[in-house]
Amino acid sequence: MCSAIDTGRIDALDRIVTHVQFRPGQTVFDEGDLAPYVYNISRGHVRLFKLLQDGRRQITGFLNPGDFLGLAARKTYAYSAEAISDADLCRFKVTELEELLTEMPPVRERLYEMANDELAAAQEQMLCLGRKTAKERVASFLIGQLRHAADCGAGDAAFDLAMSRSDIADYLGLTIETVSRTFTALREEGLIGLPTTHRVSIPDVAALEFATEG
Amino acid sequence: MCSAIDTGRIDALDRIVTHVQFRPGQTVFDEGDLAPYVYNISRGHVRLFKLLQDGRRQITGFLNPGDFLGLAARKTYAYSAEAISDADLCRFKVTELEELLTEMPPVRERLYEMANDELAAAQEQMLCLGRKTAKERVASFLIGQLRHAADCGAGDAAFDLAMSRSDIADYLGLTIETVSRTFTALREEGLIGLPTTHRVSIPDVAALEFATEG
DNA sequence: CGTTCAATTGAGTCTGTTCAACAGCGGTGG
DNA sequence: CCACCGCTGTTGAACAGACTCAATTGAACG
Repeated sequence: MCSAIDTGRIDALDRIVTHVQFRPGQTVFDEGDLAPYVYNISRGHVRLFKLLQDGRRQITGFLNPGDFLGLAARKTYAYSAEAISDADLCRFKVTELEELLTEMPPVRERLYEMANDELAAAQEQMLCLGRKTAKERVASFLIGQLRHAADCGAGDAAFDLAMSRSDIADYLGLTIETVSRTFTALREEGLIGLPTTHRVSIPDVAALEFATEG
Repeated sequence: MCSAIDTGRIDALDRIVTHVQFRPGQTVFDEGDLAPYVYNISRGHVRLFKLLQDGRRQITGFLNPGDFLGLAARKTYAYSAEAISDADLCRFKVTELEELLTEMPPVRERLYEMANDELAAAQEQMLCLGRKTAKERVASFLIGQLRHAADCGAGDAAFDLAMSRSDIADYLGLTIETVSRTFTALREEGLIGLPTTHRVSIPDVAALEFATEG
C-alpha cells in the first residue's frame, strides 16, 4: 500500500494520507494550479503533459503504480496530470510530508535521486524528440515500455500498452496517423507483433533495440 | 568566486576546490564517463549534449557562469559537456563535497530545488521539441536567452549569443539552415534585430513572446 | 590580402502532416 | 438478436514544413 516509501514509518504516513480515485481521463491537477498535494500511485496509470494555447499537447511522461506525482512542484504544478485508466492515488499534504521528511534525511536523499532519474529520462526524451525519426521514436518507446514491463516481472517479451495511440503520438511528438503507420511498418518488418491493438510482443529485442539507433 | 553557493563555508570549499580551464570546443567530460567530479562555472559557457551512434546531436542545455555541472550524475555522467567559449571551472570531488553536504542539510535542499528547476526546464524543452514549429522554437529560444540576459542585469532588450548557429540548431532539433532562415524571417518581420550575427535585439518583447505560442 | 570557417541563401526532395474515408469493436436500445 | 451509434485505430492521397545538397556571402585572422 502506497508502495515504495522505503522503510518503516508507514504508521506516520498512514495518519496523513488520503485515498483518492480517478476515472479514465479525469484530471488530477492542472498546470499552474497551486500544489498543496503530493500523490503516490497505488493502482492505474497517469499521464503528465503540457499544453499550448491552441491545444497542441506534449505528454512529458507516463506514471505507473508506485510512482510519485507532484514532487517536483514548487508553488504550483509545472504540468497537468490526468488518469489514463481507473486509478487509485494516495494523497499527502506537502506541508505534512515536509515535517516527516525533515526527520528523515535519507528519504530526502532518495527524493533527490528520483528527481535526477527523472531528469535523465527527460534528457533521453529530448534526444528522441529532437533528433530521432518516427520509426526510431516508436522503437525507443516500445523498448522503454518493455523495460518497464520487465521490471514488473513480466518474463516474456510482450506487454500491454496502458495508453492510446493518441497518447503515444503526443508523447513522441508525432500524429496518431504516423504512430499507427509506424506500428504496422514495424509489424510488417517482423520487429514486433500486435496480438491486439493494445498488446505488443517483441520476438527479437536486440533487433528492435537496433531500430532505436543511439 | 565559484559564485552561488549560498552562504558561508567558503573556506571549507576553498580547501577542496581545483580550478580548471577550457578552450572553446574542449571536452569537460563525456557521457558514460565515471563521474568523480562536480563543477561550477565561474567564467564562460558550456553545452550539454547527447549523441546518437551516427553523430546526430541533441544539446540538452547551455550553462552559464554560476551554474553547476555534473550534479545530476549518478555513477557516470548521463551526457557530455564541452566548453563553448574560454571557460574557467571550479572542480570538486563528489566524495569530498558529500562530506560537506551531510553537515549542511539546507544546501542539500537547495540542490533538490535546482534539480527540480532543471526538470521543469527540460519539460518545457520537450514541449518545444515535440510540438512547436521552427519559428516558435527559435522565438522561444530567444525569449529564454533574453530572460537570462535580463537576470544578469542587461537592461535593454538586446543580448549576445554565446553559441553558434550549429549549437542553436542542435538545441532546437533543427538544422543550421532552418535556424538561419528563421532568424532572417524574424528579422524581416521586425520581431528581432541582428546588429551582428551573434547579437540580437528585441524591439517588442511581447510581440516575440506571442510568436512562441504556448 | 588571401585563407578559412561560419552563416546565409537557393533549389529540389522527403518525411511526416493533413484531410478524408473506412474498418473494428463495444455498448445500447428497439 | 441485431441494427445503430460513437469512438479508436487504420489506411489512402495530397500537401507542407523542414531537410539535403550546393553555391555564395561574410567575418575573423594571420
